[in-house]
Amino acid sequence: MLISEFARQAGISTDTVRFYVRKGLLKPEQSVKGGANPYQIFSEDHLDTARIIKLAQSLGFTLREIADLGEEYASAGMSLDRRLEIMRSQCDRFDAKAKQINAVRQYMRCKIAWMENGEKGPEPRFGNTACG
Amino acid sequence: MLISEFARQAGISTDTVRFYVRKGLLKPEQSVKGGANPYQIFSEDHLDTARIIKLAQSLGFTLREIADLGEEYASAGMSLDRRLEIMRSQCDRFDAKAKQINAVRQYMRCKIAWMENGEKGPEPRFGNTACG
DNA sequence: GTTGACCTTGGACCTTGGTCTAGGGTTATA
DNA sequence: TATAACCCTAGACCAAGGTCCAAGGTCAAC
Repeated sequence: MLISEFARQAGISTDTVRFYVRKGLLKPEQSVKGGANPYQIFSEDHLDTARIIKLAQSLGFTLREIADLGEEYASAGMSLDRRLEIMRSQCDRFDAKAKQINAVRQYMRCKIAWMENGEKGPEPRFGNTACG
Repeated sequence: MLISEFARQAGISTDTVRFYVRKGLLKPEQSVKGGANPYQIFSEDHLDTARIIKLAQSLGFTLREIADLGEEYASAGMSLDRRLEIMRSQCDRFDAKAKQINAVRQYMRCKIAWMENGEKGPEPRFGNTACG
C-alpha cells in the first residue's frame, strides 16, 4: 500500500511515517512508480512494526532504542541463533520494564490499603518495596 | 534539606529540581532564609515523590501527566474519599500500562518460541494476542 | 492535455524536558 | 569583614519527536 493508506491504517500522520523511515524504524520497498522520487510501498509487516513502535514508545523507549531493537527487522541475513539472541535481549528489556511498573503498582495498592484503613501507622514509602 | 542536597539524594541536577518545581511536580517549603528569594526546603516526602517521578517518566508518562497524577501531593485539604478516588484512578493508569507491556512480552515470547521451533508455520503477529 | 489527488524532497517551526550561563543575594567560617 | 560556598531568577540554548508548508513530479480519469 502507499504511504497515506499505510498512515491511515497505522493511525499516524504521513509526516510521521516519513520521519520514521528517515530514522530507520520503517524500511518500505520502493515502487517502480514515481520516477526520480519513487513511491514507498508498505506491507502488513510494516503495520505490525508500527504497532510495536507505538507501544514501545508509550512505554518510554526512545525511537533510537526502538530502532536498535528493530534490528530484528533488518536481520534478513542473520543466523537464527543471532536473531534469537537479539530477540531474547529485547525481551529482557521489556521484562525489566514490567518489573518497574509492578513495583509502582505494588506501592500504590499498598498506599490505597493504608488510606482505606484510615491512614493509621506510617505512610507507605516507595523506598520500602515490602509494604504489605 | 536544601536544594543541592536534595538533588544529590534524588540523583537529579539542581536545574532539574527547579524545573520540576516550576512545573508543579515538587512543592517545597519556603525557608525564612534567603531574603527576597527564599531558599527552598525539601523533605523525605519530596524524595519519595522524586523517585516516583523518575519511574513514571521511564514508563512513558509525560511530566504533565505526572503532575496531574501528583495532585495527590497537593491534596492536603481533600477528603480521604476524594484522595482515595484519585489514587485508584492513578492505579488504573498504571494497571493499563502493565497490560500493554504484558501484551508485548507475550508477543515476544511467542515469537521466540516460533523461532526456537525453526520458524515453522506463520510468523506470529502482534495483532494476534492469542498466539500460544 | 488538464485537473485533482497523490507522491517526493527540503527546510522552517513547535513542544517537551531539560541544561547552561549570567547576574546578583545570603550564609557560614575564618 | 572578606571569602567560599551556597541560594535565587531570568533567559538562551539543546536534542528528541514531530508538524507544517512550499515547490515540484506523477498518476488516473475525464
